[in-house]
Parts: sequence; structure tokens; C-alpha cells
Amino acid sequence: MRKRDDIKTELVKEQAIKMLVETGFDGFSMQKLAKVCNISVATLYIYYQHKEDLISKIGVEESNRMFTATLKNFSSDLSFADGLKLQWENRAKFSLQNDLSARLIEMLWNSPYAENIFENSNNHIKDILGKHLKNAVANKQLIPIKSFFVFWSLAYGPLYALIRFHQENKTAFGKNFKFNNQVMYQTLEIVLKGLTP
Amino acid sequence: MRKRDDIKTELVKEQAIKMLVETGFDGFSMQKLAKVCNISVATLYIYYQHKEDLISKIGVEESNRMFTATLKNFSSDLSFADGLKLQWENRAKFSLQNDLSARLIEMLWNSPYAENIFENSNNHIKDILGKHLKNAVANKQLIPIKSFFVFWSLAYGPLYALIRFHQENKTAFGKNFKFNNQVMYQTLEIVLKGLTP
DNA sequence: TTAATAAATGAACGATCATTTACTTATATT
DNA sequence: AATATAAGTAAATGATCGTTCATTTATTAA
Repeated sequence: MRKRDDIKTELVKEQAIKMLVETGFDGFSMQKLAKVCNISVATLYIYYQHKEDLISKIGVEESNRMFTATLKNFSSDLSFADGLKLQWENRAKFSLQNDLSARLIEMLWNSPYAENIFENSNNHIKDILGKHLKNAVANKQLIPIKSFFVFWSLAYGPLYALIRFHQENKTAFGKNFKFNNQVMYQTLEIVLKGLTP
Repeated sequence: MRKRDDIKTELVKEQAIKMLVETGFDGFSMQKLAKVCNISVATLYIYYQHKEDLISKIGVEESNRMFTATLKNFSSDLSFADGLKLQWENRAKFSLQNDLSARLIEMLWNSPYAENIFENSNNHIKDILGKHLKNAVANKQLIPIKSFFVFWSLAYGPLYALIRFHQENKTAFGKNFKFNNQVMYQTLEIVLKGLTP
């Protein structure tokens, strides 16, 4: 028996993410990935069954990292404002500190891979956020909202828009925009103004 | 001189969008596109210089269609609430009636193609929305917001989240969600609650 | 020290890729 | 009716694709 080289497997993940983000789904290939990692293509097929498996597995792993980071220290029993603030801070921190991962997740959401990757991973989140929403309405910290989706759009949509602007920094719409805490807290304040009774 | 077959060029655009959305950037190829359109690959190279040119040109065209549709009947002189409502309605209508185009635009935003496609197309929009924002603040129809990006995130972020849920309908997060006017107007109402003095 | 075994590889497979070339076809203008 | 010219094509180019296979290498357990 020989142990799998953890450094090599991590290198593969890291370089795969980099290549996918920088060159897109077209532009990414197994042979290029192997070359960049200085390993044999065949080694990739020891780690993963096929290309789709590689992309899917890495996608699942990265999005789980993001979900976990976003919910760090969160509890459905937190007051509505505190809970929302914590999640905004967590999510923003993750996106800033894991730029490539955040971009990859965004790419995967808008690709045919999404169906496999995000199939079940969201039930857990939905449960937790749904409970938080329910508590908040019951405690009159939040105006009555029946639809989870309406709630989500209002409570998190603006943050994701800000993060997107930041990611697009060098191109397109977000030119000259820099995300920082001041911008985030100002936005959050107005979101809370709308959502609280 | 022989005239270019408009029906054929439109068929190419339509099928290219369909293939890109349904099979992703990997999964799309010039040869497959030609076969689906029952034309020769070489014909594609009469219409477009190369693959990237094809994707970029179609992307520019579709996003211009979307921007134009979103701003239909809009004027910076409309009251803040009226202007916002109109844009929400326009944008929602476009996304529902042009599902594939809306999905393609979303894919392109999160791809390396974005830099070429959306390079300049946004200055116009930013001008118009910026003016509307300014007027609204001056007329005290809107709380004072300094940053255009903060404003955009709050005013449009929730709508785009709703549309995304609707697009993801069959997969992932948006399972069982159906976009309709009631949902849109309820969300808009709360957005306005936050944004108006 | 050795036997067992999984990790890792180099080299190859046929398929498909983007793109080009030499050629034919259709039509607008004369 | 003839000519010019762009549209359109069939077939091929070499490169690269995803994947496999026979073989070697490293390491664990005995």
C-alpha cells in the first residue's frame, strides 16, 4: 500500500479552480490541468472518475465550504437583525478571502453542472433560514412575509449584488467599485429598514 | 451578388443560444451547431470570424435586447417609485418571455467573455439610472444614498434574486418557486419601504 | 526483508475540436 | 443572357480533447 499524496491532490483542486475561473469551462481541460500540476493525466483519473466528476466534486466541496462559513456562529434563535448581520459578515468575509472559489461557485450556479452540485445541499440551509424567518415573524422583529423566496430576495439579494459588483471590479458594471464594511453596513441598514415593522 | 439568408442567420443565433444554455460552454462546438442548423461549418465562418466572435456578438446582441427592453418607456424624470416599478415590470417581462436569452446573459456575466461583451454597454445604463437616482434624492422621494452601487443593490438586487430563483426552478435552491406579479409587487413594496424617507 | 498493493506514470487511443481550402451555387446588376 | 460576386459547401487539416492501458514506483504491513 502506498498513501495518496495529499499535497498533490490539493494542488489539483487549487489549479482546477484557478483554470476554470480564468479560462472558463471551455478553456479548461484535463491535459492542461495535469501539465500545470506537473503530474500525469492518468493520475487525475485515479483521483476522479472523469472530467465531470472532477468539476462536480470540487464544486460540491467549495460550496459546502462557503455554506459552512456563512453559517458560522449562526443560530435560528438569534434576533432577526443580529442573525442577518452575522450572515452578511460571514458571507462577505468568505467571498473576499476566497475570491476564486466564490467566482467558481457563481459560474457553477449558472451552468448545467448546477443540477448535480446543488441538488440537495440547500435543504439544510433552507431549514435553518426558514426557522430563523419564522422566529423573527413570531417575535415581531420582521414584517409578515409568507414566501421564503420573497424573504430571501430582500434579505440577501442586495448583499449578493454588492459582492458581484466587487467580483466584476475590473470589467463591466462594477468598474471602480470597492467592497468594504462601510458600504456593507449602509446597505444592511436600509434592508433592515424595509424588513422591520 | 447573392443575398445572405436571413432565416439561416437567425436560426444560427437561436440554436447557438439554446446549445450554450443547455450544454454549457463546454458542450458547445461549431461543428455541432452547424449540424443542428443543417448548414456547413464553413458557413459559420462566413457569419463570424471565429467561435469567440460568434459567442461575443450574440452575447452583445442579446444583452442589448435586454437593456432596451428594461428601459422601455423609462425616463429619468419619472418619480422614483414609478420609475423603479416600470423597470421591474420590464425586466421581469423580458426574463419570462426570453428564458434562454436571460440564462445566456447570466452565464456570460460569470465567464471570461464578460470583459469583452459588457465592456462599454453599461455606461449608458449607468448614466440613465444615475440621473434618476439624483433626481429622486433631490425631490426627497428617496433617502440619501451616496454610492450608485449601494443604490443598485437595494433597488434591483431583490428582483434579480427572484428572477434567479425562477430560472433555477427545476434545480437547486429555487425548487417549487414560481415567479408572478403578486410576488414581484410584494417584494417591490418592501424595497420601497426601505428606500423612501 | 519481502510480499502486497495502491499510487503514479508515459504513451497511446479514437473522437472531436476550431479553422481553412478549393470549389459550387445562387442572385443582383449590367 | 452574361458577368460579377458573395453565399454556401464538402472535405480535409493538424491540434487537442477525454480516457485507457501496460508498466513502474513507493510505501505499508507482514
